[in-house]
Amino acid sequence: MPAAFYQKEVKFFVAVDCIILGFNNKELNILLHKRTFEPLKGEWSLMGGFVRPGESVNEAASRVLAECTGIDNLFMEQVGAYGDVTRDLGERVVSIAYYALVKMNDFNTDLLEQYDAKWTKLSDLPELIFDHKQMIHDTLSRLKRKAGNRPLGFNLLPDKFTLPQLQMLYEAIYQAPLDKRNFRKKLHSMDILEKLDEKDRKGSKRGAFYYIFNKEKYDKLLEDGFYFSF
Amino acid sequence: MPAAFYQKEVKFFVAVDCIILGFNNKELNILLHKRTFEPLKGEWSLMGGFVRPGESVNEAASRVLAECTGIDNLFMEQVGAYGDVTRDLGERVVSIAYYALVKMNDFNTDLLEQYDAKWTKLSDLPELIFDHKQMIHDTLSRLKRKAGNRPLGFNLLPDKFTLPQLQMLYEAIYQAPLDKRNFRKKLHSMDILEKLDEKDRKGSKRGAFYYIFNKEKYDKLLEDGFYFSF
DNA sequence: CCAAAAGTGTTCGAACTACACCCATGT
DNA sequence: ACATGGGTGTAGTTCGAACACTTTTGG
Repeated sequence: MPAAFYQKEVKFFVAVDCIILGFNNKELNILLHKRTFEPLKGEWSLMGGFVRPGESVNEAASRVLAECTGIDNLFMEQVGAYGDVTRDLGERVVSIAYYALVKMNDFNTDLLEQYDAKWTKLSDLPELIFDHKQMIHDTLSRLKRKAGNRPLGFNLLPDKFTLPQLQMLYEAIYQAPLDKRNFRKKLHSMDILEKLDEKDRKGSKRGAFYYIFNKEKYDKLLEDGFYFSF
Repeated sequence: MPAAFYQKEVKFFVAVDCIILGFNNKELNILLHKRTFEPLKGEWSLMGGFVRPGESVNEAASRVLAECTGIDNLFMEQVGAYGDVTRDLGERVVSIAYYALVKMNDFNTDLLEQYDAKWTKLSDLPELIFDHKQMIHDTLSRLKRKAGNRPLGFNLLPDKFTLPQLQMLYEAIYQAPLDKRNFRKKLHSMDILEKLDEKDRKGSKRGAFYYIFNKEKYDKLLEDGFYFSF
């Protein structure tokens, strides 16, 4: 039992909300679910939960992510704290938003049902409770910026991916078309991908070669002052 | 009195910590003070305070900033939430860090004494309590990035400043020397400064012309798709 | 044989880097 | 007259933007 140093101060509920992003079919998707308790039970909401006494705020976010994706150690980053007095219609809650990037393929569909959760295209967002839309907006700004400086994108693709896929991903993130030749030129010059012999024939008759992201190479380049940039 | 929706959840203390930055004599400075209560009373600490029931987290940060600088509406931005279980040695406290940029000149020195506060060169930081050094580190990363995309720097200079001053500021932020001619070429091409007739003769015999930042011009350029960049 | 997507180089202009000398003035 | 910091332009290079045709193959 810790000493009661701050006796005269007031305490608040602290929650985490998770912006879980995936990529499929040329579009970014987000995992939403129907809220399971009052107020606004049944409304669309981000995945979230209250921080518990024994866990850090980061750990709370990891826990919520693991619970509703079935995957540990997802790529995850804090977006920020949301602390308006009346942001939660129930009681006062300060919420810390986190975003996570997941590979939509290796996804446990049982869990989706269990949580009444659904992947939704970002272009097709329903009304969301509280300030959840703001959180998503802030996340997308952040993602746009960071995806240009760090190889985050690979967290959204299967381990084996094709260059057309990768390009579509960046186009989805930036909400802008990219030039195919320039895109590939830049990638090749970075030399962080490994080409496989295998082809993906789902997308076209000709088929596109699979690539994998070579993290060792990337880390080595970083040490030499290389800077990833898109 | 709001309904008790979240009765079974646990509450936490929520605090704000402010990284108050100024610029003087070629260096970034930070406002630190000696903590006024236990635990670690008398140790060096960021300016901070607990969030109160009637105010948002942002408002708490504004309040703390106004209290210890005597200035309202400072430039201020959230850095992030710090939520490790044992980050505060007293009790469990989740803290939201904010940084603020102030003009060190128009500064109320009485308030400094009142709060036992002192401007400290960033190159000369003492030991700080809890995770405050981490907060400062995160702030400086953020400042490096944002100062290159937004005209934040002007918040750290007097309204009238000279180009050598401005360059020294950027050199302090980036911790790297800049080329004088390239720096000025870029500035002139952006066309967001206004040259005054007056000179500052403190820095040299010849004197350097004063400039002011023209916010109207800057805003107009933004509308036309202009992008500030250093 | 044709539709549909994959793959491949070059040219042009803009932006960044490096770099050295003269100017104004207080002492 | 000299020391000190303020002010100015050019040339070379790199980087990003624009752009069109050939290849493969399933139907």
